[in-house]
Amino acid sequence: MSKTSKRDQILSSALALFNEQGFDKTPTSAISKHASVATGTLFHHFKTKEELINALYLEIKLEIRDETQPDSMKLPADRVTYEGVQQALRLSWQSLMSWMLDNPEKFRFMAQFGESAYISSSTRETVSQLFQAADSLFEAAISAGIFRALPSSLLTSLMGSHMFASVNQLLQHPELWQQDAVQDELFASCWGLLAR
Amino acid sequence: MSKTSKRDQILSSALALFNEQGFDKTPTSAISKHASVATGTLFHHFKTKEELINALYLEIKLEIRDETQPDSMKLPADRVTYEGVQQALRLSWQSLMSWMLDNPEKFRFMAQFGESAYISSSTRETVSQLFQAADSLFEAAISAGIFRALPSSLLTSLMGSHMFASVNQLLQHPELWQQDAVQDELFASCWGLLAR
DNA sequence: ACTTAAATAGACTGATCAGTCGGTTTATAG
DNA sequence: CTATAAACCGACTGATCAGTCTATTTAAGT
Repeated sequence: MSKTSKRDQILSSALALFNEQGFDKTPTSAISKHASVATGTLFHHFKTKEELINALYLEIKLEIRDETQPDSMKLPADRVTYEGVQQALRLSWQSLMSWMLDNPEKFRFMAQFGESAYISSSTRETVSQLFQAADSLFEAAISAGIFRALPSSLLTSLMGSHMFASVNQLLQHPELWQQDAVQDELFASCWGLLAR
Repeated sequence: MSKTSKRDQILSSALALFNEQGFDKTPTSAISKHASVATGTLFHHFKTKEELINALYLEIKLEIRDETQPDSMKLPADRVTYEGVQQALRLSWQSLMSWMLDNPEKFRFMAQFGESAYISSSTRETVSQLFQAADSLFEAAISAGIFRALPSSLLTSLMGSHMFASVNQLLQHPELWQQDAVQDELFASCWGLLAR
């Protein structure tokens, strides 16, 4: 009686193997073997290999949502001030950064496959609805003249890239994140990219 | 007598097809067909499919170097001032941004495969030597207290991601780049991420 | 206890594809 | 003109792999 279901074993093996060797270099046979499961079982739970990677992607996104509470970025109109936005953003930034640093395998998976063609557009749509609060905050901050006069989708993407690149570097030098000064300077860099 | 050599036809077909379908979904047979060349010819010029993608990667990096003159970022010590660095960086930024926007296919290829495992570490080494001037400028600007007190490799990577994300968005809204105000604001965003 | 459906197993297949091989053409040079 | 090598050709092969199929076990409901 394994505590984890076969389905979960498969997902977790896929996460490990996709990270090590990439999607195309990982045969389904290797996944089922690593998960101590038969080929047929894998295809019973996931109709195709692509469905498997989409399920994994969605599962991780849901976990991120649950553990980082993106809805905490919702600000009442009277708190849309320089300091108010900065504070809200700093908290979300911190919790997302921490999650990524604490879950390097999942982070790397998202980095590797987040933009890949294997993720279907329907999966993408589902996911984007989970993180709408950030968009609203950005729109408000731009209107209020707090953020630079650029399209909100552009600013969102700039912040995302900034965090992504930061984590990538920090994973190679984990001691840096322990220094408060580094965290402050890194967030200041992120903020400097957004704010006027 | 084709003006372009078969080798070049192959590289250019590979660029197009890798962009459209990705490396693994592009059979060598498709490349040779698209290039109007026999299988044997492809493998005469490139021992393996991986060697082909590495050659393409290197070729594009060389083209970037030749057209954007990264050595123009070398600054004499007495020009390492806030304005001096800002000006040098702005010029390099502008020429790299323009090149990427003018060469979307090559840009997307570099984006898709720049970090991929298909590019060998020896190829990476060769390439990194071509763009050392930027590193030196960053080191100097950090020492001078112009840039934030963070590792230069981190700042370099943050700037790279910023440009990458910017181009990605601009390719979807090409009219934006025509506005001087947008260019100014975008560079200001990039500068704001680096400078104290 | 009996029935039905879901989960699991793993041998097998049909396609696909990177790379080979033996042969032909074209360029180079002596 | 001849010799030699490089470029080119495309049919073929050996492996690999996603997904199927049939059979067996487990779980759930009545």
